[in-house]
Order: sequence, then structure tokens, then C-alpha cells
Amino acid sequence: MLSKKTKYAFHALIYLGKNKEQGAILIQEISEKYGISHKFLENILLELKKAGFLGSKKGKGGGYYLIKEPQEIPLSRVIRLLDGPIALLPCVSLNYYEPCEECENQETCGLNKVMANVRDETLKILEMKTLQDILENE
Amino acid sequence: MLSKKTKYAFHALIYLGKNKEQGAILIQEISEKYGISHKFLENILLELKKAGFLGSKKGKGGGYYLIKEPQEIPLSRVIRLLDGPIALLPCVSLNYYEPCEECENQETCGLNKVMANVRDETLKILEMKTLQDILENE
DNA sequence: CACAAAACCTACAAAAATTATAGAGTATAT
DNA sequence: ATATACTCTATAATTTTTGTAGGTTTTGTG
Repeated sequence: MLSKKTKYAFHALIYLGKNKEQGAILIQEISEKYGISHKFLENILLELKKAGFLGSKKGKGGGYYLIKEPQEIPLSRVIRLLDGPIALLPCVSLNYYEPCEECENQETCGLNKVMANVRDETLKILEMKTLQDILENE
Repeated sequence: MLSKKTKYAFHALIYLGKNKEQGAILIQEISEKYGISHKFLENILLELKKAGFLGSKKGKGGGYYLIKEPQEIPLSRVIRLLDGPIALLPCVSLNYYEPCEECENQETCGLNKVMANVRDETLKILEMKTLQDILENE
């Protein structure tokens, strides 16, 4: 399951995507809309900004806005950013690789091989689906 | 990522699958093989037994053994048993459904629709892959 | 039958991760 | 100059995961 952080990130991205033409949007507007703690959402939006999805403006009239096209934001990137690895095991993670402690030889580990396969198939889906797909279903 | 519980469950199933002809196998044998705490593994094997994957025998000469064919144990069932939902959101979980608090109307939620789609695709993989596939790669 | 072996069961403790909050700092429009 | 609203770091609270303790029950064996 996605963490709340990631779920909230998606809600924020969706809201910003739907209201693109309005320019900068307040954290507060989004947090009230979805009943998310203002401060918690603040951290999330900041991460999304640092990752290059959002832009922001300080001071009066400020707020956040999308700086990427919705079709350039695959689910996989958002999930990796907020939740970490998509792979089911650390030893098959492309972005957060770590060997499994209990595994003597990764080369001959059947679990490793099958999970690498699952990862590839999962990534196909999560890289194909983008914010655009979500917006089209709203 | 899978929890350690689920990962250990897979290791145990693999070990029992590989050593099928030996009959009942001690918890201790598995826990030592993979460096898993005996007591922690005990709980896991018990769950696998209650779910109908394993049989057991008490007393001297006792232990655990596989009672299902490896091809009858899809990854999805093991993951659901130990880790819970496979879906990325509670509102699209088939086995652990819960509405999302922040979502007014699930019927018109684009996130819901896309995540239901992701769930279907993910399930196709996790239901197709079985313990048998892992054993074949060992 | 007595005993030892090994699974069964419940509850709890420790550790880690997630979720949430606090408060001071910085940039900007008016 | 001031109010507004994002930025940043640290920390607190909560929940989940991981691990431990200790007794109970079943079963094979001498």
C-alpha cells in the first residue's frame, strides 16, 4: 500500500493539474480540500518541488503550481520519491539496491530471479501510467 | 517492499519445497539456515499452516512440511496473508477494502480508477507466478 | 508410564517507520 | 514597513513491524 504521504502527493498533483490555469495555489487550499494537515502537506509539496515536479512562489499571491506536463509524471516517479523502492525485495531494487542479509548467493537465488521479473512487469505499468491518466478519469 | 515476515515466509516455503522428500523439517533447521530468529519464524510458519499451505507434526520427529503443490501457491496468496493488501490504495483493495477518508466520491475519483487498473495488472503477475517458478530458478 | 522433543498459543517488549507539529527563517507583493 | 506564504530543521506522537518470553499440548521412545 502507498503511504499517506504518497497518497497525499497524488491528491496535490491532481488538484494542481486540474487547476493549472489558476496559477499559484495555496498549500492551505489543498489541505482544506482533502482534510490534510497543513504542515504535513507542506513537507510533501516541498519534496515534490525539489524533485522538479512543482514550482512555487513566496509571499502574497504565492503558492505552488505544476511545472511538468501531466503526461511527464509517471506514477513510478512519485512513488519512488515519497515511498522509496517499487521492487518487492531490496536485492532487486534498481534505485535502492541492498543485498539481502540472509541470502548467500544472489546469483543462484530463485526468489531474487522471480522478484526481479515481478519488478520489471510492475514497472511497465507504473511507468506507463501518468498523472495525465488520472486527470482523464476525474 | 515486502516485510521481513513475508520474505521469511518465502524462504521457508522454498526450503520446504526443495526438501519435500525429507518429510517433516524443524523450525530450527530453517531458522539457522537463513539466520532468522527461531521464535519469529515460529509465528510465521504457524500462519502458513493455518492458511493451509503447510502441515505439521508435534513431538520428536516432528516439524513442518508442504501440503500444497508449489504450483498451487501463487505469490499473491502469500503476500496477502502476511503483508495484507496488494492494492496501492485501500479503496481499490479486493480483500481489504476501506474507503479513503479524504475522498468524497469514489465513483468520480480518477486516482481510484487508475489504481484499480494498476491493481488488476499487478494481480495478473502475482497470481501467475507461483512457488514453482521460484523453485525452478534455484 | 515417564520423559524429552517440538509444535502451539497468547501476550508483551523493543525498535523502526510513519505521521504530525513547532517555530524560526526567507522572499515577495503592496 | 508589513503581512503573507513558502523554506527549513528538529522533534514529538503514533502506528506498525520485529522480536521475545514463557507456558501448553501433542507425540515418539525407553
